[in-house]
Amino acid sequence: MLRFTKKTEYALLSLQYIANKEGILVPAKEIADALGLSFEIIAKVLHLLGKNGLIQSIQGAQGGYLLNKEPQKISLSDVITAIEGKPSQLVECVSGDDPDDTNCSCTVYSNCTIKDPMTIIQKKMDEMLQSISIQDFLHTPIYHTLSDSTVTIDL
Amino acid sequence: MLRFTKKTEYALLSLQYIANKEGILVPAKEIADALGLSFEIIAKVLHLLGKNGLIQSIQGAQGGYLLNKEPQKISLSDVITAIEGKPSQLVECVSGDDPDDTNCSCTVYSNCTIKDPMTIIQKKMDEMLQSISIQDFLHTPIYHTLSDSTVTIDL
DNA sequence: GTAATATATGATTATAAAGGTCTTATATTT
DNA sequence: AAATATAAGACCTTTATAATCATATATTAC
Repeated sequence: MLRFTKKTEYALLSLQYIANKEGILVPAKEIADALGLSFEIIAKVLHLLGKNGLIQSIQGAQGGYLLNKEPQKISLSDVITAIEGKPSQLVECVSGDDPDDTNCSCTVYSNCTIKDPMTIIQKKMDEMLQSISIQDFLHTPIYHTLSDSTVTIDL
Repeated sequence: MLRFTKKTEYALLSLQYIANKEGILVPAKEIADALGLSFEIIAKVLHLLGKNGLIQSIQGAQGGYLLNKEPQKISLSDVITAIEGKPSQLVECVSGDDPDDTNCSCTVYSNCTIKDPMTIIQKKMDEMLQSISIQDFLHTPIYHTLSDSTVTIDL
């Protein structure tokens, strides 16, 4: 509950990795190896990011991925929406596409009694997620070491 | 993902209901009926809230629950911690009790490269959850009608 | 043109979390 | 003692998450 999914975590790690390569094409396998994760799962995450315009994919030999926008223009909210297929929703009835509160917890009354405060909380949450960008994930001390290292990983 | 659990929703609805009764003892059954939910699930939620000091339980005939603190002193963060058994955690490695990043997504490097930014995001999140209280769930237009109604519900 | 490299995508499976019910025990009042 | 109410754990079902497997498609290099 109130937890990022692993896919979102992998997306952030991947975007951080790609961003630190600054324009160099990065293949999915390189990212997977660098993070110690399976190629398949990283490929799937990258595909979703590409499909939603956050990164650009170049197919074929010597292909790979690169950022499609500047790091500060890719928000955490963008990443979540790309990976999950829809924006974050703290409760069902806040979606907006549920005018009759059909999905509300309270099933007796026609109107949900926590919808209004929930909408406010959701808005605060959205603002926070939009205020954070991939830029905020760069230049952490440890990462500089990593981005200077070669693709070869010692296991 | 990034969603409140149903139990948390039920807890907020219950606390809102109890708060609006202002000091009158409210049995679990009344709340369950009012919300159209099963007695068992509401009883379980109320028990957790009581165990964690957010509400007070009076056993026996004519017993029930009442708030243990003023509505503005019960934060959303308190409710989540009471229901889930621990505070909200966006990612595993932010918990603090994982110094070696054992639970991090990135399994190769000894230190997680997104731990620092994640810790900042977690902190922002915590601040938000602490800034919201049960008071913010009171006095919504629809609720006034409900709190004046009797326990008898027409189904 | 063919082989190699790389992404694209759906199907499948396993595991974990969430949600809910059932049952029994305990406490208090009338 | 009966009625009312909470306390608490065991159990089951459903849903979401996580990961793998398999195959198709695209592009480059030779």
